[in-house]
Amino acid sequence: MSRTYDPLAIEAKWQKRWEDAKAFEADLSDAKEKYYTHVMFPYPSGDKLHVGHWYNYGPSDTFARFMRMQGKSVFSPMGFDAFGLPAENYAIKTGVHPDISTRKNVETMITQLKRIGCMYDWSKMVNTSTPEYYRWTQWLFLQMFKNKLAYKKKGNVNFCPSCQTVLANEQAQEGKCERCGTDIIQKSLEQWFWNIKKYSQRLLDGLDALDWPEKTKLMQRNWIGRNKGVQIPSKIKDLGDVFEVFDSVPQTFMAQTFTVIAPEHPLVEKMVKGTPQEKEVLAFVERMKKLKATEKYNFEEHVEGIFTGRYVENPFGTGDLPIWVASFVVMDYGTGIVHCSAHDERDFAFAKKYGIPLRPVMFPADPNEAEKVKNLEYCYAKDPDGILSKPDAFAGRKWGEVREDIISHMTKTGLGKPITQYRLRDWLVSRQRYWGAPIPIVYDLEGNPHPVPEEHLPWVLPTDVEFKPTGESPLRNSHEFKERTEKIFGKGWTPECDTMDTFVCSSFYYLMYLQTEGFGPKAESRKLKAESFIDPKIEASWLPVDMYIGGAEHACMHLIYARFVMMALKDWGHVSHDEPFARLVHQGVITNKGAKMSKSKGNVVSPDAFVDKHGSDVFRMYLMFMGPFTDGGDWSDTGIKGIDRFALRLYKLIEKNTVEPYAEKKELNKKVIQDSQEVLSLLHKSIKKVGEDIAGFRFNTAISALMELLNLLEQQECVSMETLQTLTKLLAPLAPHLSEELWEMIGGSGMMISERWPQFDPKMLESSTMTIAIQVNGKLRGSIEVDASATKVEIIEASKKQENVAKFLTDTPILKEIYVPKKLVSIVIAQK
RNA sequence: GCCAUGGUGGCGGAAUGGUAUACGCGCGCGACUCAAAAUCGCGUUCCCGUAAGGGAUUGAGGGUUCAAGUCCCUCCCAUGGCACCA
Repeated sequence: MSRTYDPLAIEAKWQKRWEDAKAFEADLSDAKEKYYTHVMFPYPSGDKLHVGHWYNYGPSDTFARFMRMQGKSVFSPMGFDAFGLPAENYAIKTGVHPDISTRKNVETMITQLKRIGCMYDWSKMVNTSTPEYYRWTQWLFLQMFKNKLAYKKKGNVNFCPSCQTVLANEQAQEGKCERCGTDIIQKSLEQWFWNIKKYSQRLLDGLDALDWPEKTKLMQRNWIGRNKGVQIPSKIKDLGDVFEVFDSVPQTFMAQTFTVIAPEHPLVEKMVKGTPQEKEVLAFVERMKKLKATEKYNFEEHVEGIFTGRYVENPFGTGDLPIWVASFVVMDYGTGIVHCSAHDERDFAFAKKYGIPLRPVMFPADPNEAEKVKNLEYCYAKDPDGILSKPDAFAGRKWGEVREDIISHMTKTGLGKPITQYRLRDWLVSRQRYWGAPIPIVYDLEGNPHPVPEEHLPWVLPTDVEFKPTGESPLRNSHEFKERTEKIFGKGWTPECDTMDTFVCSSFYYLMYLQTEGFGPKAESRKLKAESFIDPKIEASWLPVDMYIGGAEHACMHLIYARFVMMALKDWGHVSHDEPFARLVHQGVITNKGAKMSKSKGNVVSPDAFVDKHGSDVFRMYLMFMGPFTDGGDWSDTGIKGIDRFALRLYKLIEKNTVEPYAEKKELNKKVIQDSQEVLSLLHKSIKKVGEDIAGFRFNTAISALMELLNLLEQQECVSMETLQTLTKLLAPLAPHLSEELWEMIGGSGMMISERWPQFDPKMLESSTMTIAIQVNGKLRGSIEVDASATKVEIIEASKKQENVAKFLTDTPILKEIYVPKKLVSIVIAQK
């Protein structure tokens, strides 16, 4: 039989029919059985889609289609994360305005995405770089400002002195500029922050109820980094200044003999002012600030410090503690000042280097063994006050329990009080970049910030700017922007010239899809839907996103920011849910010869040639068949032939049973064909397995189950119409175009897209006979076929008679007989 | 360094503590063909054996169990995340 399956014609045909029928548009007014599934939206690049896009979107669509066949009202939108560096860099290079290139890229990308055959509801599309969208990005900033979660302070940014530009963290790999390789310096600038730290505990608590990969939840937990300890009040001798010290290992507080302070701590300057060491200490501080920018930390080599000449006044009744400025102290964690003891590796190295006396309080007393302190065999030994006087007071107790005891002891005696610290830092949202949403803030003549009133939103991004980097925010050279500000607010008023991090745009986009008018490429022709941020009824019924799919690299960025924003929006009464994403799945990464695909490496694999040759369905299925969706893998096209054959064989099977010159058989089919017990049994097993596998994102095994079914059906003389229909339905989420075509060939009514997933009959899963494996002393010695109704005794007796088994049983007493229902018999005999 | 995940044929991979290597690729042999491609059939973990069968085998080594790829311990390797957080 000649090849008649023409994927390109079939796919074009069904894509048009789906579009004409508006088959993918969700009715948001009806949230009964709603299912909101979404893949993290892409950046609209001018390049062709690569294999990674297909690997992500194809399987995600298979899942969406499966949920639709489960009878859900599936909402599967798509949009574009269109602000950001690539468009700006492109503009710097070519002079083409990012708005023009972005809109063009969006159009190109939509065309390409449609070719995958995904059931996206394009009528609800968002593009974050359109004013209709970023109006709400700015609105969000104003809410943060109004609710005192947005504030300005000095912060460090990565700056490339050669490119004269601020770099994002991702562009600052290993301290070097991504583009020119120059060493990056830290520049201290006034920056806008959002107070995500305030939500640390809620972000932590919320994780428990989420159906997310444990790995991702753990990463967020570590990132938030909760640490319980004590806060110890301390006083600087002679100056009288009081400060707090955070200690999360108070078990060793009696051993503390010195104090270290971060170089950038404001108290340093005060402590040394007018003292003989002032000049030297301040010089050290300046050197440390620069050092930190480039040196990767290695405390054994780079631990450095200088004595301030000041002391902490006798905090534990064991004497004054000298205060040192030390390179390793983190300003942003705890209070930036730490009491040190022999029982910390780092403190120990520091003390040795500068000859600071140590006073170990653990067994053994040898400070060289001090790092073993966390081992349970060590216990608190000395206690000058007699409060904890028994040397074995903590013997046999867990380290954490000892800590609890010490904390309550310190609280009782007024030495300190319990406190919880978090490692999470506030979110730096300002960027000294052009292609982003302008921060809607203006400054009065004294330089005080004022919010741009909501009626002036969108606070439009000016177009009269020079893209060439000068080291300053590009908006600074826009006359229009300055004039606009003065015209509205008064002479001498100036606009904020920084734009917002693109992670702000994506922190709430899952809500924007629900704005029924959409923010598409032609959104400017639509009426601005500015009445409210979101329709509360729609938000209440459609959120949270039921299934969210995207890369694991966002675990501690986008996926934390979105949760934070959702919680804040809830607190302000704009939404009714705490969490945006109920279930989360990460796709794996496709590499090329072990390396991540990237344009700069020139190793990006284009799917075009494969799609042109085999069609979208085959290419989608091939990517799914490669291995588990969450694993990714190294790219290779060696197996695509197998899927190509699979698709062709499916087509031929249907053809054989339906199309001329087999009309006779078709007639026959309608009336008489009765599938064998074997066929029906496997069919029902397949319904169960394929369904469960797709629901669990195990597309590879779903496909292999279908292949097994096909292998059996091919061996049959004829197959009943009902079975062929079921087979076609099982294929539908995996190969949507082909299944529509097959459905039509079979004479199915309507489109496959409207069909429901078939039901399996549990009774059909059982077969009339079963194969029982027989083991003797754990080794497989044979197997028998028995009737499904056979009893345990019958099966064991039959097993013993099996030829190959029997020969092991002669002359040897049987010690034990085990029967595992429907599976095996295990006979234990005496060893020779 | 710390935390997490993983290591199965020539390759991608499959296996609720119960017949390891499903499914596919590749390879070998055969059919069709003047021939090739495509397609179809058979075989394919390794070793011994014509076969029946036997032995070995899931990174290495131990343990629990009638039974371990799966559970426990030690180690090796790979990947991902964090890394001056007191």
